[in-house]
This record gives sequence, structure tokens and C-alpha cells, in this order.
Amino acid sequence: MAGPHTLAETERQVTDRLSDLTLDFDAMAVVSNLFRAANAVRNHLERTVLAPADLTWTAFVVLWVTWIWDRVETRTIAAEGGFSKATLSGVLTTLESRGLVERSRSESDGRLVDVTLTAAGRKLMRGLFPKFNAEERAITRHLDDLPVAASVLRALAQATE
Amino acid sequence: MAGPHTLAETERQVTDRLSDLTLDFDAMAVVSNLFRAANAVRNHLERTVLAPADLTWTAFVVLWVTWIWDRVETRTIAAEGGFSKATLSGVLTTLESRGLVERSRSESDGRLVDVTLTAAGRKLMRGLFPKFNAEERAITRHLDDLPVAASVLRALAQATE
DNA sequence: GATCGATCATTCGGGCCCGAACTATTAGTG
DNA sequence: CACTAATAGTTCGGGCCCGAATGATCGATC
Repeated sequence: MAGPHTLAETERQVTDRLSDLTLDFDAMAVVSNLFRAANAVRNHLERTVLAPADLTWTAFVVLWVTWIWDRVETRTIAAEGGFSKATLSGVLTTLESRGLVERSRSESDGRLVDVTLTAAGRKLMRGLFPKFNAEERAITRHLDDLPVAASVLRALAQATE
Repeated sequence: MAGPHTLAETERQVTDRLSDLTLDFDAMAVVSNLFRAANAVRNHLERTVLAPADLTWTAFVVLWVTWIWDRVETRTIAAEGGFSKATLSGVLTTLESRGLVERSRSESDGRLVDVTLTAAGRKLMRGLFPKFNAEERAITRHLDDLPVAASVLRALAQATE
């Protein structure tokens, strides 16, 4: 999907196999590079920042959302993080067993579960997030116009959702 | 990491917690939206195109790379697809058991394993890829300049790898 | 031609990931 | 006040995901 081969090589191979069909190579290149970039960035941040703290990407996202909003319902975490409630359930159990978050049933609605960080969770994020952001900065340093890049990606997400 | 909250809201919450530190919000927005977009696109393509064919995202990428290059070494598939050889090993076993790919040990180098599509695999991709590309086209329809978007993402990937 | 270091695919263990099924709670309707 | 439909979180099963360890093979050097 993405890798050492050039776009031109890939196009030639594809046209050889689907020469009777009209394909959108520009769209193909956008999607392909989207995943190549996302994979590269995620792997880099996991290795440089998250692995030393023994955190997975998803666990970090859960901690981040909870940290920013102090007290959040699980459904909100799942929506913000972009994963299913089923996935969140397991990750929350892991984080809870490590003493980083706490679950508490909502008083106003018995179906909902609120999540908060423990003191250990807050301390961890306080130390970790600056390192995470420093890597984000390093990764995006070479881009011409960051706000434009962010805007394009936001448009892509919104067009799809 | 990405979701209904606005960027401004998020920034305010973060500054409240790290007011004594200098953060790069532009870099944060790029990374955040990168994953929001990648998640959205992947989920969409999985639901609309891949799930009906009983394929996961990674399985499709493996088929795609193999299809385009006719015969590939496993290490190449992993590099092109952006996942580990350990992951590939399992996915290949799954695809092989469904009769879509074949493994064969390289004649020139006994350490390498070559992968090819079976007739069923080629038939599947022949029918599936046009649908996949049509969705890629639909997703990216609203973007101003596709080649520029692809170029920005490629730069991001290369700066990270 | 024996040895050593590099390279490759696989296996293993632990964790993430999702849809579907399930239980509990709430809100709406008559 | 039942009854129903909608909503929330969890559990379950099957599959993906990675780093580390393993065993096989290759290439270079002696």
C-alpha cells in the first residue's frame, strides 16, 4: 500500500491489470500516503515516547482524553479516540489495573460510566505529554504550512464520517 | 485524540494544565487530524468494500501488493504494507487457508518465501479493486488539490521514517 | 570446508480491535 | 403503571499486532 516503490511504477502495474477500467490514481495516492504517514507517525511515537512508559497508542489516547476533560463518559472517550466501545472496555480494564484511571457509575444516569485519572495517571501525563508534543513538533518540522495540512486532513475526515 | 470537540476547546484545556510549558498546537493539530482521517477512511472502506468480501484491511493490503507485483517476497509485502513480518505471517496463514494466496520457498535463497495469488485470489481482486478505488474517489472528491495533499502526506511519512 | 555474523520467516505471549449478543437502565407511549 | 424502544457498557469469539526468541540459511573469512 505504501513503500519503496514509486507511484509511477505502481500505476503502470495497476494499469496492466485493469487497463479496461477507469481508475482514479490521484485518489489512490492520497489514501495510500495517508496510511503510510499515519503508520510511520504512530510507530515513531510509540517507539520514542510511549514504549518507554509502557503504554500503547490507544492507552495513551484514552489517558489523554481523560486528562484533558477531567471527567468523561466512556462513550465520549470512544468517540473522541475513534475506536469502538468494545475496545475501550478492555483498555480501561488494563489502565484501571495499573492504577492510572478509575471508573465510577454516573449518579444521574445508571447506564453511564464516568472515567477519571488517578493521581498517578495525572502525574504520568504531566511528564509524558511534553515529550509527546516535542516529537509531534519534530515530525512536522519540515512541512510548509501546518494549519493548511491540518485543514486538509480535517476535511478528509469530515468528508468520510 | 480527535472528535466532536473543537480545536480551540482542546487548546484551552491543555493550556490550563500545562500553562508553564511551551506547546506546539499546530503540530498537535496535524497529528491529531492525521489519525482522525486515517481512522475514518479505514473504517469506511472496511465497512463498504472489505467486510462484504470478508476481508480485513491488512488482508486486503497483502492481496493488493501481491496482486500488483505478481510474485513478492514476504519481507517486501511487510515493508510495503507498513506492518511487521510477525503480523504478516499470521495474515498469510489466514489467506492461504482461504485459498487466496500461495507460499513457495525461493529457489535462489532458501531463507526467503515468495507469495503469489491463486486464481481465486486474482479473481477476487479483479472484482474488488474497482469498488475500492471508487470509494477512494468518493472520499477525496471534496479536496481542492489531490496531488498536493498526497505530496504533503508523503513528506510527513518520509520525515518520520 | 568450518566458523561466525547477518538475514529471514516463524512462533509465542500479551495486548488491541471489532461486530454481535447480552444485561441493565432509561425514556417514551398508551 | 405496564410495555416498548432506545441507549450504555460489558463480554465473547475470531483476527490483527508487535517485540523477542527461535531455527534455518546464506555469505564472508579464514
